[in-house]
Amino acid sequence: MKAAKQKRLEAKGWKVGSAADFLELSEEEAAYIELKLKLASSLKEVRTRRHLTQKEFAKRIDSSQSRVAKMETGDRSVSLDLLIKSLLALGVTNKDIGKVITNNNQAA
Amino acid sequence: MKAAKQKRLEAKGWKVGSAADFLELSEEEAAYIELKLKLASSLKEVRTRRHLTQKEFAKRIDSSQSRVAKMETGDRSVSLDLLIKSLLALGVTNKDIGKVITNNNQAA
DNA sequence: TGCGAATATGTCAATTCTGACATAGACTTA
DNA sequence: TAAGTCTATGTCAGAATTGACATATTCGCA
Repeated sequence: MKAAKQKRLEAKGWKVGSAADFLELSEEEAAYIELKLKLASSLKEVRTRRHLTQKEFAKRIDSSQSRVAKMETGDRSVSLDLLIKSLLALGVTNKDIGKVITNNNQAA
Repeated sequence: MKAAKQKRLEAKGWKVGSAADFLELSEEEAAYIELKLKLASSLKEVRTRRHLTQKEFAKRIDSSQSRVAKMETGDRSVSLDLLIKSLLALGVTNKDIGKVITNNNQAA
């Protein structure tokens, strides 16, 4: 596991104190976190591309600015369900979501 | 929306009484349900390919047979989170999950 | 620098999800 | 038919997620 990847995983709620701590993550946990972060950054990218503030977007999906912020940072308290429903609300298709998950990099 | 697709959506908790009822689903809701059903059938396929019963698989992921059954039928009460974590537990990679979501058909 | 807009963080009550249990149904085999 | 195995369905207490609010931090710009 590379340092670059570790850095990407240091999102809110997933911060790690050391490489040793980090390595305690199972393959499965790491994959889950990676997936969440991919969707999170994708959401942020699509939202900004639409020229929407978090507040504006929150209103559109009947949520709050703070929750949108948590979504985009991949906070522990947000589910994949919420992330995916939010992407769908922005008009992103299942196909595109699949691509986001499949790609090793990121972006929608 | 084709009849074949409607039939696929008639999973537990999402049954529809008529085409009219069905059409009340927004694009967004339909996409969400489709996505869930893709993951659900994929899970069932991978599990059976591994020659595991629902009970055996449930034990492996610290869950119960009944919840696994609900996962595989795309029950309302199961989240995408649980479906995806379950797939990861079976060794399915993020890349494969992305493919499942992207494909118009199904299977992992 | 300072100000306002945007984003991030912490908390919590209400809603939703989860594992577990009971039980029903489907299927096979004796 | 009966019994055994597997899967499906209904229910519920406990756990996790959610929107909302307060507040902090960051960012852009005059």
